[in-house]
Amino acid sequence: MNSCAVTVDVVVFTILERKLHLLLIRRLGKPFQGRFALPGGFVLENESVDDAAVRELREETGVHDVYLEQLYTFGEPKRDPRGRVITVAYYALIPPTQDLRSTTDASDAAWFAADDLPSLAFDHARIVDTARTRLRNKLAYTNVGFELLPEKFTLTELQSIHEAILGTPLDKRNFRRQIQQRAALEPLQAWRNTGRKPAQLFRFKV
Amino acid sequence: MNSCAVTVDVVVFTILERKLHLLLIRRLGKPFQGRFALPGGFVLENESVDDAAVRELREETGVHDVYLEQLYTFGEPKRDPRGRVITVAYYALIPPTQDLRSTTDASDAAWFAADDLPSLAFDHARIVDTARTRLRNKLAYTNVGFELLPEKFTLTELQSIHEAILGTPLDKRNFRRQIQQRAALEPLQAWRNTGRKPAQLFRFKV
DNA sequence: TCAAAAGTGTTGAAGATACACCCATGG
DNA sequence: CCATGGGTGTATCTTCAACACTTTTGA
Repeated sequence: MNSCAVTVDVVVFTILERKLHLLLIRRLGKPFQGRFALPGGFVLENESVDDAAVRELREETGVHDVYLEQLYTFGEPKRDPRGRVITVAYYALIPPTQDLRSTTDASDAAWFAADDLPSLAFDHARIVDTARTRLRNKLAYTNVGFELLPEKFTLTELQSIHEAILGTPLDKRNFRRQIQQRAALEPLQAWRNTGRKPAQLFRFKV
Repeated sequence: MNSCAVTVDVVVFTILERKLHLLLIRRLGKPFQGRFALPGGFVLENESVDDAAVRELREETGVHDVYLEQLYTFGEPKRDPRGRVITVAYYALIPPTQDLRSTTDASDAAWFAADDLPSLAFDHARIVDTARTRLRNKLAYTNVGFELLPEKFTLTELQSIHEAILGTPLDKRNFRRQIQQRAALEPLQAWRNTGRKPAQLFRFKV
């Protein structure tokens, strides 16, 4: 029976300073030693591929309990110089609150602005491109943007997430009308005051 | 280095008698001996996963040079009773002209109406569901329907493909207006006469 | 009182939907 | 001449896009 190594790699998105960021780790071992790469690792014998993605994410970065979706499987024979490795790529969306953690097999887990990435190991640049495209498309017909926000948020924060992902400015009034039509937002009797006029907080209704 | 068997499976769609059909093969060996399954097989050492899908499709069914797109990767540990097998699923769209072929490791390749499938081996029923959903969604924003037609076709044929995939009847005038807006159809000076009033043939403009 | 972000409606254009009759052909 | 599928236009509704001013607060 023919056999290959199978890995998972996860593109972890968040929003920092109103810009789309993603999580990279610096490789300690060869190949691509010292280069940045997506968190990921080998699928174990008795776990599903989905479970492997959850586990690797937690082990390498400390991120857990987040939105995680399978992206695409990359299976070019030469994509890993060590030999035949097929990777199942995922992407995750996390609110800007979770703490990162470094472990022995992956140090320097850090956020990078999606528009200003360093050179990546393996074919990870291509995986990131695929993930960004998927995220952009998904935003148009789902409420996936909420996964990038804390439980309570202002409409301006929500809008700036959409703008960060789409890369274009949106009209404030049109955005508010549309998002409230499709997303069932619950206005809270709470306001965030960040210096200027306080902004009302909302919650995503279940 | 950890290691799993990796297969590809392909959901091959076509339209027969104005209904969505897909291609199944009867399994000769164990497990699920005698049951129907999707065409597929193991990924070889020196081919990409995409190439494996193309090769298996050709080997098992004779189908070649068709629209083929990666669908999803299924990696539950127990999905194959023989052991750990991860499968990368694809779907293909073929015009109703290609001849089928049977080989030694897969006999009885045959078309089944998508709404009237036999019980399938492994988790292939789930893969088929995933493929049908993807195809339905994709129809809304791409011209993927053309892949199911021969080079020259009538607008009624094109409409009936959309109806077969979506499962709902469409308005003839609205359909024609919309499809000609987004698809760049070239009307040909040729008509198909199937008994009644001849219908004009069209071609998908490159 | 000024700077900064919050909040709020209307209008026009484009796209989607609903709907019915005449035409050309083969039998 | 009749049965069958081919072919065509309009009116309405819904959705999307463009656009500017007032309000509240902290400094």
